[in-house]
Amino acid sequence: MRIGELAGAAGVSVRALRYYEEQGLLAAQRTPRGQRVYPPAAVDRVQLIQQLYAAGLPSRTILELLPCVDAGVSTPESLARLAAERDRIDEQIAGLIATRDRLDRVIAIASDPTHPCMTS
Amino acid sequence: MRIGELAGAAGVSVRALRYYEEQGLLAAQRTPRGQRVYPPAAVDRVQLIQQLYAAGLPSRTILELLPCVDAGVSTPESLARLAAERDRIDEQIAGLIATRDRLDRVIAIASDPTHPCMTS
DNA sequence: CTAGAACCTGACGTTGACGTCAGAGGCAAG
DNA sequence: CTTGCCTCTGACGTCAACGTCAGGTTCTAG
Repeated sequence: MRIGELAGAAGVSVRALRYYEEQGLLAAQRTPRGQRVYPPAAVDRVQLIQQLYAAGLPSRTILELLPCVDAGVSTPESLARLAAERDRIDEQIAGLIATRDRLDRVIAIASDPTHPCMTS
Repeated sequence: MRIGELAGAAGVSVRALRYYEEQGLLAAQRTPRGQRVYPPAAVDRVQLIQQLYAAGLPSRTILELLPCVDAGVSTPESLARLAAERDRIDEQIAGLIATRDRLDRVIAIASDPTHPCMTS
């Protein structure tokens, strides 16, 4: 598939795909005239990249962990790195749950009809 | 307390505190000579701001929700906004859990001594 | 064969939450 | 009184993940 199709299928921009290639995250075959060609599996890979970005990992870290996550190739170092990132995500989850619960309590109090501070 | 003390107590930089004031998130009294003075409660407020930043909220949104979360002052609009952000955080948590579980599976497979792809 | 869509490289623009530097003033200690 | 640390304003720097534009090439439908 070509870059526009991949972008549509994976839900990202064409520019983002070229950026991923620039960062070494996503390789592409080329036609004799220089246009990028991707295998169908690239869709999953792009979505994985997006998922890791969403978890707050920078390109460099994703680059280090992708062979590990994607192909199952692992060294002791990459495994440790993987575990460290997992723990970081865990802390992030815990923080978000605390924030959500705090917002929930605020909502509960503010939704209480007997609440004294309604502006309306 | 002065700005340096608050920064130390809340675990942020002096620059960050001035930035929060610039964004309208954190008011400060001033000495006759113009130096900022904060009440002890500012520590909690700064940590709340940090928590909301960590949840991915931009300054503008925090500004809209702070009176609500901090003082319990709520309008129907801010309440809806609050609920929307709560739901966004919920989705964010779900995504992070999926990512963490994916990493967990990779770690489990790669840690398996019978795994075929260990480089070492 | 030709128009228009899709693609290419290269390069500069954007945004948010600060970092950092310059230059000047304030403040307790010795 | 001066040394040294803290503070002030103002302004430019940073970094990451792209957006966007320019100027040119390639592919495809009619």
